[in-house]
Amino acid sequence: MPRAATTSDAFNAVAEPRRREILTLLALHERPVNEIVLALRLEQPSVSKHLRVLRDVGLVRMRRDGRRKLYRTNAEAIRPLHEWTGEFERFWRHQLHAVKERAEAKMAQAKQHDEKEK
Amino acid sequence: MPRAATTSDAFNAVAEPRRREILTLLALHERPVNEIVLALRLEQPSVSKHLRVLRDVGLVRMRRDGRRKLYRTNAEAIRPLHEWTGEFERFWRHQLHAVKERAEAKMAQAKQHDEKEK
DNA sequence: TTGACATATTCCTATATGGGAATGTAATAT
DNA sequence: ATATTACATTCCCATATAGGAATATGTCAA
Repeated sequence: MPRAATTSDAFNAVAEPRRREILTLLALHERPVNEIVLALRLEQPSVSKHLRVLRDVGLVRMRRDGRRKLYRTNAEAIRPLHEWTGEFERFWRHQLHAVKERAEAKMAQAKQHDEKEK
Repeated sequence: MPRAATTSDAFNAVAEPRRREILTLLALHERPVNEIVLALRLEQPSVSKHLRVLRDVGLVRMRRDGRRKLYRTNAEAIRPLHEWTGEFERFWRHQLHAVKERAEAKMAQAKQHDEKEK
């Protein structure tokens, strides 16, 4: 089985760095394709293709404006990723805590050692 | 250019659903490969290969225990993903807010309409 | 040493890219 | 109607899988 399609879900879609840049760029304002091309210095077909993927998984929305098409990030679609990664937050907090405690224990030990030296 | 390697970064590594399952499974306790195989009903070589990818991007740590190898999730490596997705949180909040306001405006309008009917 | 157990790696194959080049399509201007 | 502007799609190619099968490696037990 080959790798899953980039359009299979948001996780696969955002695995591509350029697509993440596009999402960031379109988070504040909607923008025409041309602006994305200029801002990120990519080829126009490349941008269109990335937008296609992002649209297929609902990460961006589009509306026509004359001959242009305005795209904007649909932040709501990023939420599941934030929630999934958030489930690990307590673990990295514990890990940091543990690291901190080991560091403090080491400090205390070093201090005791120093006192003996005197 | 082909798609980036799954080992290029955490984003690419977690794009695979099975790898996400493995990370979840190993978040609480460290476990030998065999347990992962049983718990997720995957082939052993498949699990080893996924673990290899996860290890290459630092998403899991391993230590030997006799003839077994115990793996555990390194939550800290998931944090960048949580932070990147978190930058969109204020946007989806705004979006929800907007949806709510539109709904309320509609309710108010319906109410006015009702009053007229009287 | 030999055997059993636990993992890892290699080989093979079908599939899905992402970029570049060329072309197609839709909407507006003249 | 025709040219122009703004995007989208198609074709081609090199590369990276993920799964299955077979095999290799590493560790402990007798």
